[in-house]
Amino acid sequence: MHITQESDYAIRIIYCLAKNQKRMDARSISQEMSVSLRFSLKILGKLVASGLVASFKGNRGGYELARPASEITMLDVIRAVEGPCQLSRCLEECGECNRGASGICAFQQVFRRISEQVNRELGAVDFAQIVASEDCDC
Amino acid sequence: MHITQESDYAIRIIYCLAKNQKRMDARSISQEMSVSLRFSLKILGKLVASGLVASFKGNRGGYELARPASEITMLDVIRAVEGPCQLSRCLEECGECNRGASGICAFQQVFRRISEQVNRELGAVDFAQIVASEDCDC
DNA sequence: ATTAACTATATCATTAAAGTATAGTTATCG
DNA sequence: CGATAACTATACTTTAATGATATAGTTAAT
Repeated sequence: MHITQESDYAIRIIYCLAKNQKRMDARSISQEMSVSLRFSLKILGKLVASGLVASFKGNRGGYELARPASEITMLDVIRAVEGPCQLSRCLEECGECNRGASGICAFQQVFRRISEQVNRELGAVDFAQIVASEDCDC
Repeated sequence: MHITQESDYAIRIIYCLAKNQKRMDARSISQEMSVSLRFSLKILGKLVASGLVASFKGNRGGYELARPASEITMLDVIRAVEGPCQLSRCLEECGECNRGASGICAFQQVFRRISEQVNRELGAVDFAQIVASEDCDC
């Protein structure tokens, strides 16, 4: 039931870009987030591939958010790194489940409903919110 | 973001006991759930240790739910097998997080809130419900 | 042309999950 | 009371996922 370390780092990277609001190179990001440069690069690659982050090559290159922080959610980031966010692997495999006499698994609907709720929750938190909640030190 | 295979099996085991409403031995359970006997025994051990299932030794022994199915939730089972159900490992380690200049992690509160919601969801589904929802074939 | 950056892919190490095996204990029943 | 059908405890092995690193190559600004 955990998110992976990679997702955790990815969240911190997006947060970093959202907060600084400028193009940053991988080295600066990794230093600010206390994650090794190499591993940051790997994760940044996934974030670029999924369209959350834009990359710029060459001298003075680096990374920026591909869209406003208010339009990037926790869910977007976790999905970019881990793939679909579902409680049971059951749900990934086209809903086909070989268990159960009737051929239909009693838990699919339960798992699906809860997965949807989790997705809703994660989708409701965007990075503009998170940055803002930091600013007021309440 | 998945539950483990073990949790998945554990859920099926509890369901099996809830549905049949009688003492069952490990062999019958494992056959009915299509899980190897050995692995079932391992999981049953955890369920007994956590107090969800009662075991009876000796000839005519077996397993029963330790309390009514209506008082055993999805959350109970997952926790018995996987331990606390939290989005980030962050939350497990006494809330101490070595990242961030201020020493306080911006994401703790977000992770905590969402974890609590997930727990509420999982805690709201009990096995009497699940068995009942099977009976009506809607 | 040089250099500071990103890209892609491959490999390695570690940890967690999944599954198996063995030896031992307990309680019922004939 | 002894045989047997169960559970118990622990330890081991295998496999898969995660985490991390390395190398060689491409791009674009100056």
